[in-house]
Amino acid sequence: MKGKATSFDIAHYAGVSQSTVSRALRNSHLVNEETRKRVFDIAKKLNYKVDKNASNLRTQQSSTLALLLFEDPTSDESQINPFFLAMLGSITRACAKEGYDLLVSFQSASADWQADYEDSHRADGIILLGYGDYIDYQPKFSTLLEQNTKFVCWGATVDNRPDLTVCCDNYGGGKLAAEHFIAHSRTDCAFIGDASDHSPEFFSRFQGFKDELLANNVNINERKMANAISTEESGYHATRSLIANNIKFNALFAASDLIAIGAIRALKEANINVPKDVAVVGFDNIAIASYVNPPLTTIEQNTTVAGQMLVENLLKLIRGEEVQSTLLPPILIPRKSS
Amino acid sequence: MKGKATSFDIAHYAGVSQSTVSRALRNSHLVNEETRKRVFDIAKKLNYKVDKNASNLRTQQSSTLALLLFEDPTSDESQINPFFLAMLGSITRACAKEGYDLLVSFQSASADWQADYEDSHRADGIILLGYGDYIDYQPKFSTLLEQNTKFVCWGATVDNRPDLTVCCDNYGGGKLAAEHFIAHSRTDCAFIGDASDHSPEFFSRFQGFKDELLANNVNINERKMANAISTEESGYHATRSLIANNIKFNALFAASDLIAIGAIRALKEANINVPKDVAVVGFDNIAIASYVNPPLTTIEQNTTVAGQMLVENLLKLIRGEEVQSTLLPPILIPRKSS
DNA sequence: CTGAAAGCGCTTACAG
DNA sequence: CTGAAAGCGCTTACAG
Repeated sequence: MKGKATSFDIAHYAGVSQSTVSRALRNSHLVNEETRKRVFDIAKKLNYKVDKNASNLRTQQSSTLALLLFEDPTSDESQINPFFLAMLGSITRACAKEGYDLLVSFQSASADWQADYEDSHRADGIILLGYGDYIDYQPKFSTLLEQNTKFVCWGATVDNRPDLTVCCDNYGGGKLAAEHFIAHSRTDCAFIGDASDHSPEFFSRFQGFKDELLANNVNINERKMANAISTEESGYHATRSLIANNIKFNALFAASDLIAIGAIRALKEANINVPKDVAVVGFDNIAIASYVNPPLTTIEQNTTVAGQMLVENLLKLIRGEEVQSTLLPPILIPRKSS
Repeated sequence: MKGKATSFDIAHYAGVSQSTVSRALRNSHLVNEETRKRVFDIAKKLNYKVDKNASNLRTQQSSTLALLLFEDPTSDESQINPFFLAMLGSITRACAKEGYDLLVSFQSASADWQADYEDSHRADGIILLGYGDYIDYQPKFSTLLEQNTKFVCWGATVDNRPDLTVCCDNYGGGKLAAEHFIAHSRTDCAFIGDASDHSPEFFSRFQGFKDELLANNVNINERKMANAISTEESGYHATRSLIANNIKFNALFAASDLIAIGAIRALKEANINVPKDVAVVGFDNIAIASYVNPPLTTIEQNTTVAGQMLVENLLKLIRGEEVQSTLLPPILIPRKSS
């Protein structure tokens, strides 16, 4: 036999029609048990596999999900944020468990997201994961919605569609950080990260942090806040600028672990001891966090559960089922940096 | 218009035949420039995208590569080796650059690798990446070869087919580690990692290490070697067992960074100072390496180049071009652990 | 340069 | 329970 076996080859050897082969292979109950067995045996012998291009074309679906990882254009090309890499791992597993393939694509935030995937029948739905400026994404979400594309999104809220978002309870996570500082009597707090609507996740973390401090009669001074995107470099420079401006604080909440790690580097350089002089808390619990010096106290986002929820919710959307907005509970992981 | 636009829709609006639309969209030179333009304009207006299932079915190819990440069954389900995660990132980028999609799959080492991909016309070729027992893989490589599946493999050599492998010059990397120790007069060396043909990469690293030591009249005592797979846990336990057996050494070469990080934990616990009492060198240069305490000296494998080479070589194989065996040069990254 | 037609390998309504 | 047939949306040899 040349090339791959087709259902016609099996039909030939089994002495039945190709339709029956197709039915048998799909375990249709319309097929005699004995026939089914014969077909399966021959399929196995011929190392037959259904041609997905053909079956997808026929059924107009794909059993494939697409993951679009869009990146902050300012971040270093060669380094992917480890948090998203971990998410990618868990999403891959979750897809496999559900019998779906995963098409992975890295996009610059500016590109035409859905173009290459859903529209070309390559994927039944899209998972969006990114760390750019969320304001840029809103018009794209609108396009996706208009075109009735099935998608779920990590972190970013989509207008009036809370069901399309899976994210960590960032507000609650921020509160955890504040509680932790208060429990350790560190009330002179700094915050590093972009607390604006360009980074709604960071903003929520900050809000929770601030509100919990306020509930304990502690104010956070605006001068003790510095902007940073989620990179080590950015956290380093933001912290340096605070130090250079002679801003004092004894506790620092960073909007992400990468920022926190950069902050610790800047603090060390300025001979400020962590945690003695400044207690540092990050967010994410990336793998690196437990290995830095000192090990980083952080707010964990469970990437395993997050990936599963993204996949589960997307599959529900695809099947037309109802989906709830999904908030994952964060957990404080105390380590030596605080 | 309901549903997606097809080439027939465009043909209708453009007042040409569907064949011409197809030709125009594929930039066939057999199409009048004006016609081509008209077709493109209408395609854009209708938000038309070629149905890949249909075109793949017709052309019997897929413009898709599959990445099979097969895992050591003993490793923790929830944690993917960061080195492979980094590779995944660079492979994804390299595919995008070449206009190929990437289908990602995690496989247990026991599964039927090629089954779901090449056979079902989903991918034109496979990239194999893994960290299990290489002996288990040889029969699978044979199957893949028999079926004339196009594939490339990271690290593992395939019988008589050096062109199918891309890997780091592990032997040379091992030599670098030995040179480094010798330059610092650390000649009482230990090695941690599975130096057997089950892990040919680790074995090569060890061989290079040993040979370079020998070239400097330094022997490595077999008692100063301990087995470990590439996890922090495993490195930790292997090092503990050396310490428990009262084995002395002032330099430790770990077959991977994860092992090295576990080793450092064990050394610290035993109040053995790194690097004062024991200098430690790892392998990989994963992101964590520069953040651990002390920062880890390591042999870098350039994952960006590695991913590119895997993709490039695979595409050459698919196009039937000649491929050379590819050895990537390792680089010593000196840090404070040695 | 263009069009009519075949065919890639399936799934499934229709008829029995 | 089974078969003959249509059709998913393309690409491309063939004929003009």
